[in-house]
Amino acid sequence: MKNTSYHNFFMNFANKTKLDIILALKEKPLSVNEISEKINEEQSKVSHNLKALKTCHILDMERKGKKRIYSLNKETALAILNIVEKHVKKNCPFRCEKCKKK
Amino acid sequence: MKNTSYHNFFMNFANKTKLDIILALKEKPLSVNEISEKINEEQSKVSHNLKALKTCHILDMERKGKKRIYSLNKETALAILNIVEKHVKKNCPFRCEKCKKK
DNA sequence: ATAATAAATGAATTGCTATTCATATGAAAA
DNA sequence: TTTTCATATGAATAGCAATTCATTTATTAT
Repeated sequence: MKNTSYHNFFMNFANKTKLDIILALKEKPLSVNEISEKINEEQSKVSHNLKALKTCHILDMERKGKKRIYSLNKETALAILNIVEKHVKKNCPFRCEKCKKK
Repeated sequence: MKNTSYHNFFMNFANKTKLDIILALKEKPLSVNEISEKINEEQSKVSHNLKALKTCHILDMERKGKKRIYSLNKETALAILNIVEKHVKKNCPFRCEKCKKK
């Protein structure tokens, strides 16, 4: 897969920082600094991760003065998250250790 | 995310070998060697990847003689794949280079 | 024009995931 | 009960992705 859109697409959900960003934007669009504060991560780290998310169209961006406001592509993101939640509820009722480890 | 079920869950779709396995099992259940031949990957590599997929309940396994038959959890896997296809069609109509690279 | 604020970028490095290779286990056939 | 077939497993390494840190770019206010 390496070098395909599938790989990049799923990496956006597999990485903690990226998923934190996605969850942070569920409620409403935010600027980079607002995201940074909300998820408690350094600005440049957030920016790098935003870029990947935006490249895959998981996020949209809109300039507003010197700020850049990022918003979630809910159609895709919420659909994906819903499936996982459903999957976990059905298949991992006890949150087994195996799942948590490796 | 590291150390959570979300991380592991999505890594199963982000990795080429694992996704190849998933796609190989869309049609029908297969033994390890059958998968190995179908996707043209070494047996131990396949086994390692099967383990991760099974741990996350993306696959089920059933013993049959000395063989082990793996089958796809279609409810989850197909749902996920459908969303991605839809997403790509809608957002990446030209399969832009950005998406393919990094 | 300059300073201040907001965010992006590049390069180096860290850290983790995936693969590889050798070996072990387990079931069935001879 | 030994061999063979099918698969799993462990440990070392290879190969990436993510983070960090310093710097740059862009916008607005003074």
